[in-house]
This record gives sequence, C-alpha cells and structure tokens, in this order.
Amino acid sequence: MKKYDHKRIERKWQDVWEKKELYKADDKKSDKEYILVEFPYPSGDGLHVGHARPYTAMDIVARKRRAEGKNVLFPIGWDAFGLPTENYAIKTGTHPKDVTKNNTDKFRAQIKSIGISFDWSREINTTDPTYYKWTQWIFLQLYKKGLAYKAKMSINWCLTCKIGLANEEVIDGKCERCGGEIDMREKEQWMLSITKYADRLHDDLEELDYTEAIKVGQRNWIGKSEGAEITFKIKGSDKEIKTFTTRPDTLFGATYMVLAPEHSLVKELKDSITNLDEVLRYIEVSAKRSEIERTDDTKGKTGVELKGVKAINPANNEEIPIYIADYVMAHYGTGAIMAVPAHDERDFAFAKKYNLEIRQVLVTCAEDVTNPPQERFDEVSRDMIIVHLRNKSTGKFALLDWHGSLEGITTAIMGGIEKRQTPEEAALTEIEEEAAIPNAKIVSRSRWITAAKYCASHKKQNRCAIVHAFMAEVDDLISQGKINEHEQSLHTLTWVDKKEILNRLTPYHQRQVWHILQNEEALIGTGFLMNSGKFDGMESEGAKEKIIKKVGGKMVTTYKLRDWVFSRQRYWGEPIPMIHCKVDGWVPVPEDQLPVELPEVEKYEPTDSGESPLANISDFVNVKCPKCGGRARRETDTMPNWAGSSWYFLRYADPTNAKEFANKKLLKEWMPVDWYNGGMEHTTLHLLYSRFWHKFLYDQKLVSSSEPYKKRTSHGLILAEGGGKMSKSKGNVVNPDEVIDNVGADTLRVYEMFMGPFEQAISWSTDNMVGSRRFLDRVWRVMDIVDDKRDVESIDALLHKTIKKVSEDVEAMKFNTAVSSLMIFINEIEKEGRVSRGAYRTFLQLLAPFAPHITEELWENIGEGESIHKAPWPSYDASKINENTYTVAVQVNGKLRGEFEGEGGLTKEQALEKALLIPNILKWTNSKKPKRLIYVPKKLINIVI
RNA sequence: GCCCGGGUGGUGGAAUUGGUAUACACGCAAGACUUAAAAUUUUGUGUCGCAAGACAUGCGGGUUCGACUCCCGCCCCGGGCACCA
Repeated sequence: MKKYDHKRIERKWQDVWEKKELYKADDKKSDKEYILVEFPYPSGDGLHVGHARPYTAMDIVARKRRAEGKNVLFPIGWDAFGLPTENYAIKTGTHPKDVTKNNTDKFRAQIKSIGISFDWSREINTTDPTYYKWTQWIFLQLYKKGLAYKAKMSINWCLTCKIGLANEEVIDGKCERCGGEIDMREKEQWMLSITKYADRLHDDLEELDYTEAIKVGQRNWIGKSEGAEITFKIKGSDKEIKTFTTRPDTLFGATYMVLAPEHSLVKELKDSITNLDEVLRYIEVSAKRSEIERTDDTKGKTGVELKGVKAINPANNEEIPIYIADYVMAHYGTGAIMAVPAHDERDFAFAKKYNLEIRQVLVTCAEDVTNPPQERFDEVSRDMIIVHLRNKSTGKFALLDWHGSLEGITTAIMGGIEKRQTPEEAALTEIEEEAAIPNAKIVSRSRWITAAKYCASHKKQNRCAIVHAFMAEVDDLISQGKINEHEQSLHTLTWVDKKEILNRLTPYHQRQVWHILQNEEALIGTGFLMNSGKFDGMESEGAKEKIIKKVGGKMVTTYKLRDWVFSRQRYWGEPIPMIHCKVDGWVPVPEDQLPVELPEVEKYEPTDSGESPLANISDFVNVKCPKCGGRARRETDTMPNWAGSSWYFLRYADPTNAKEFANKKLLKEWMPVDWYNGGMEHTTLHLLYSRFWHKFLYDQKLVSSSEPYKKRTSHGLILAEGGGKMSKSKGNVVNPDEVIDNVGADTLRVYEMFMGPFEQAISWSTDNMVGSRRFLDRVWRVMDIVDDKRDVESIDALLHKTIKKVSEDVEAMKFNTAVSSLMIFINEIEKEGRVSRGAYRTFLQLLAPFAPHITEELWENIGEGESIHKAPWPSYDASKINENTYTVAVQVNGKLRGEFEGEGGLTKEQALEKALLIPNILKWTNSKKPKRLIYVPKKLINIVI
C-alpha cells in the first residue's frame, strides 16, 4: 500500500468536507447540542500551538456528538477589538481594520489546516459594524434600565503616555507599555452596575456544571461576606459612623475607629477637627498614591488621627479616637471600620505603630494555632495544658487539668490513644469507646496532638494554651448517667459552666495571654469572650448575634466585586453610543441610528488630554442632540474589549440578523451553551461579565435561560520546551504551520491530546511528538493486514473495552488515556498479525474525532461509502468486556508472593485452594493455618498468618 | 499571608468507593534487516543484589490484612488573589 502522505490526505479531505458542508449546524433539526470554544483574539503572530489544544479537544467532543446523532452547533469567530492591533496600527500606520483583516485571514487558514470542524457559515467578528451595532444596542438597554452610569473614578494615569490605564495594564506599579510612573487621577468613566447582580452571580453558581476551580474563582472574585453593620455615634454630634464587620463578637475590643481617606464624613466634621491641615494633607497624599502603592506596603501602615472628635463604642459606651488611614478601602463595606487590634492583624500593626490600646476580648483555642515547630517538641519539660470536653446538651464543660511535666502529658494524651497505658489513658479510651461514634478517636486525637505540640512549641515564651477538644460524642455518655464512674477514674474531671473556664484562667493565665498580645501578634480566630461584660464566657459564634442585638446593629451581606469600568480612551473599540447635551445631559443615541460607526482617522494615538483619538474628529464629535436638536457632543470613549465577547455566543444562533441581535426562536432553540471550554484566565473577567449580560438580557425577557453556559471546563497552557511561557523574545515559540507541514495535523492533534492531562499546564516536546506520528503510521500500515475472512472474536473483549474507555474518557476530558487505549488496541492487532474488517472499522471510528483526516482516508480505503464522520458512534457490549479468565494476585501478609489464573466465579475457599497450589506460596505460609483471608473476586487474595 | 492545583522511573505521564504501583509514550541499551545510514523491527529497561529477596509514589507519623489513594503534621513547585474589616 501507498505511504501515509499526510499533506495530500489532509488537503484532500478538508476540501471535501468544505464542499459538502459536513459540519453545518441545522436550524431546522431538533436535538441540539451547542459546543463552544472561546473565540480567539486574532493577533499578528498567528495561531499558537496552544490554541490547538482546546480547539482539538472540543472538536473531538463535537465530532463525537454528531456521531451520536446530535444536531451540533460548533461555531467560531473573532474577538478582534483590542490594544495590540491598535498599537501595531500606530507603529506601522496601517488601519486597524486592515490589520484585523490580515490577521483573521491568517487565523482562519491556520485553523482550517488543523481540521477543526467549525461551522464556518456562522463566523462572526466583533469589529464588524453589523455586529457591534448590537453590542451598542445592549449597552443602551443597560443604560435605559439604569445599569450604566457615568461616574468620577480614580484611575491609573501614566505620566509619560498621558493615558488612563486599566488595572490589568499596570505591571508592578509601572505602565505596561512604557514603564513610566503611574499616578492616580480622577476621570469620568462609564460604569456598569454588575454589583447589582452580585448575589445572583454568586448563588446561581451552585446549580451549574462548572469545574470546582472555576466556581471557587468566581466566588472569591465576587467575595460574598456576611457580617454586621454597626453604627458608632460621634460624641457631641448628631453624626454617626457606619461600620461593617464580620466579627461583631469582638466589639468590646474596638479601641479606635478608622475611616478611609475618601470618606465623606471627614468633610462634614471639618469644623470639629482641630488638626484639619494635617488631615487634608494626608488625604491629598493618599489620593495620589496608586492602588498598587497602597496595597504594596502592607507593613508600614500610615494614618492621621482626627483630633477633636471621638466616637462612642456602643458596647461599653467608651470614647475612642477616630483615624483616617489608607489601609481602609473606601469602596468596601461602609468605608469605615471599628478597629479591634487584639484580634485583627492590620489593626494590630496600626495600633502598635500609633500606640493605641490593644484590648483582648477573647481567648482562642489551640485548634486555631498553626505551625508549631516540631523540633522543640522534645525540649519541653513544664507547662500547663487544660483540656476541656464540652457537653452539647447541658452546655457544660469538663476541665481536665494537667500539671507538671508536659512530656508526661503529651505521652498521656498521645499514648492514651495509642498505647493506653495509664489509668487516665484507659479512662479516655473508655469515653471514646462508650461514645461509640465513628471517627471520635480520630477527631479528638488529632486535636490533642495539636494542643500538645502547641504547648511544646511555646514553652519558652512561657505561654499557656487552652485546648478546646471537641467531644460532642461525650454527650451520649452523660445522658446515660454514666459519667460518675468516669469522674472517678479521671480524677480531675468535673463539669462546670462555661464561665468557670475563664475563672480558672484568671488571673495568672489571662496575664499570660495578655503578654502574648502586647508583644507579638493579634489573636485571630474565634474562642471564648472575655472583657465583654455580660457576654464573658460565651463562644464567639453565639455571642455575635447577641451583641448585634444589644447595639442595634443588623446583619448585612457585602461583596468585594466592584462595578465594571466600561470606558477606554482608545480608538479600536466600540464607540459608546451616547451624546452629551448641555440641556438634556446624557442622551442615548436613538436605536435606529445604530451602529455608531468608528470614523476614519489618520492617527490612532491618544490625545494629550488623555481622550480617545476620536475626540479630534469634529465630524464625529459634534452632533445634534437627539432630544432637543441643540448642539451636543458625542461620547468619544470606546468600550473595553470585554464588551463584544459578553454576548457573542448569542449571535452564533443567528449571525446575520439585521433586525435584532438574534431571533428569539433561534435563541431558544440553540441556547444555552451545553459545553463551554476556555482559559482559566477568563474565569473572573469574561466569564463573569458574560453571565452578567446574559442575566440582564434574561430579565428583559430577551433570552430564555438565566444562565448562558450549562457546563464550563478549562484547558491547561502549553508551555515552551523545558517550561516557561512561549514568547517571541525568548525564541521558543513552536509554529503550528511547521508542525503540520512536517508531521501533519492529525499527528499534532493526537500529540496534543496525548501529551498529558487536559486541564494541566504542560511543556511542549517535539521529541515526544514522534510517538504520535509513529502511532498513526502504524494505524496506516495495519490496513494491510485487514482480513475479511477472520471473525472478530479473538480481539472482541479488547475492542469493547476500548469503545467503553474512549467513550467515557472523552466525556471526562481524559483524552490522554483515551489515546493510550487506542494505542494498546493497535499494539494488540500487530501482535496478532491480522485484524477483522469489522474491528478495524470500529477502531477507525473511535480514532476519527482525534485524527479526522487519516481515518477518513482509511475509511474510504476499506470501502466505506459515506464519510466516517457521519457514521454512528459505536456502542459497546458490557457482557463481552468481562473476560472469563483472569489473573488473581496472591498476597501473604499483604505482600505479593505469586499469582494464578482463575476461571469463572471462585469462592474464597476455592481461591485459597488454588493459591496454596503455588509452591512459592507454600514456602511463605509455611503450611500454617491462615488467621484471616481476604478475597477480592477476580483480583486478589490475601492470606494473613 | 490567603485560596486553588501539583509532587510517582532518565523524561511526559497511568492507576483513587483502599486491592498486583510505574499502563501508554519518549529516551536509552543490545540484537535483526542494510555495503552503510535512516526508517522499520525484536528484546530489555524503577533502585540495590549473583540470587533469594529487600527497598521504592516529596518528608515525618498514623489507621489497615493491605495505602500513590484515607487521617494528622511538615517541605517544595506552579497558578490566582492580595490591607476586603
């Protein structure tokens, strides 16, 4: 047979598929499946081998779905607005439109050469006016519903480029482009109220089939946090300070307050502030400091006291000072905090610096203490440890006081579980056993060890620890009235009220804990309250609610998520369709005048004033007000590149519609996206933004599902050979064109799927790729040993196993092991020297999604008529997978000593009989009677002597 | 600092309701074919040991008849977030 000529085959079939429109989605058919990959930004560098990884993966899924009879929509387009194109245009004087055209042409050809089964008839481009007309239209809907607004925002300002930068464009506090200094500057910016959707974006995640990492990423970004809003009165004033805290239980420890420098109260109080000059100076300085700078020096906190004003702590009515400091963020919570230095790291650092009172209001449990240095464990000789056991029903505690040598204690505690030697230990064991609750041992033991280590490691600082060992299981014991006997054996066990614990601690131990705070660190974490009036002795969790009630606070939920800054002072983006009229203020461009097209300009550089280059085009800027007809100015800011990608998946349903962004019926037919794969880096931006837009459109009844994507997965990066990112400057970029030219698209595809777990970052290796090429070479050669007369039987079990494995692995994105199982199948065929036509045919079908060209060619060669990609996906027969004969491993005392061939079902005894026939086993068992026998059917037998 | 991944041969990696660790591939070594080379192919390939066997999944403990897998503590690498009260 001819040689495997990948170039000829791949070109041939790509042409055929295109002519036959093999991958076209059908609007009229039912049983849809919408498979989506993130549309690329068509950069000038061309396609990256990294692109091929997710495209191939989802292509495999799409092809499998088609074979399973689904009506598959698998589209592609271009997210073509963006900075690199604009920068390239500035450098070369080419129009961004032309740059984009060149780049997309190149990308399209490259993607086609990989043989991805996109439906090219639905190709879209965000920079096409017929597309961005609808991006602008959606913006107008947001505006009309009050979700788009213009606000003064402090933004990063590059002094050299004279341009506003997004946070992502600031690297290490310097401008990404020129490396220049960054300043903060107030600018009017269009904003989108994504925060109004924060709770839904957070809560609805629950129902979605996103990988856990993605859910966690989104949740962290939204930053939902439940706490209390507590109001502090200002002495001698009717003004108040609202604070947000997650730790109302520490309210008695609030010894001062801090406002963000931007807080409005500073101005309102200016008459009472005696050091106003100093305060204003501080505000000015911190306003200039960029966010990066502010967050950079987390250690050296700065602030200024508002002299002349005092706040009242509502818990104890004490007067406390008020500070402004830029470690408090204006945009989070209420922009003001109650500072509890004893129990908050940041407040602690600040209090240390400015000599403020640090008042401890709770004692913590050892389980909250981490990192005890283990090497000190042996040095300890003397300390005190209190173990208390809590009785859930009575709310009482048992105190176990251990005095004397800690070495003895730790041995007792640890040994109490392990060795059970002393009477005390025996008693503990009995409690555990009588409690008879599974895992009781593990829970209590590990905590005791932690406690012991804590004591050990802190011995030198003369500390004490209160060990809170959770023993809910003791409850049973007490309720049965059995506790008295144990009281006797545990000679120090007595049941006391919670308050007793504190009494036991004072005064010596409190002083010790006090000492820790004064000199070292804040005690974060929860515990038992002290110095808190009538709340003393309560546990943190329970005290929270009661304290909030006492001071008239309320429970509130806050989010880290901020509104979306939607303005860019750039040329290459969608113009924001708004007009500013002196009379009417901001007026939306009437919908029938959309799109607001980008005008031709000669220069794309931003202007000196930091406005978009569009500001210099008077024809564009000067318009009539749509409302009053008077003179007005068009908005010259453009949208960020996230705009077009926030709804593109909807356009694929109806890509050429001129009347609406997509026909409702078609949307209902195709949406939601069944499976969306993309980069991890888009978890917090693109994915969140597009969910937000989609939820908004859902609220407007323009789409029919509240979520755009049912399932979201992500792929790992492909790194350069030897690790690190591929980059032009390092010269380690692998060009996919070359790879395809040398070994073929099918080899590239198989290799990228085989190289490692899909979601994991992995280094490229040209050496390893030859394995995939050899595999395809062998697939090709096996064609010669296809034997029509031979029946399938000899390889039947393996064939069905392979069908099962490949089918399941594709769904789980375990492409590497799917390929491996295909390799195993080919190895087996070669060993046999012959293969039936039927088995080979099925094998080709399994391989087809991975290597669509070579399989199509071989399919034709074995005389199949229609395309392999139209053939129904093979199913497996479970009964054929279970082989009748199998190997049973024989262990003696858990060690492998031999194996035997089993047949049919074997009982434990039969298996033992067979095992004892093996000479080597006899040697190990020494003819002794087995004490115990473990038999895992058809797998393993373990003889314990 | 916090969160999420990950740590298994010379290399990429398999194996998790606990049940024969190292599948598959690369590389390497020896052999076959060849005038020769490439390609192909056969065999071997965790470490130590002549062998029997012992030891090996980042480190230290634990649970178990049996642990890459579960529990406790720690170390290292990658990524993300970072004064979020």
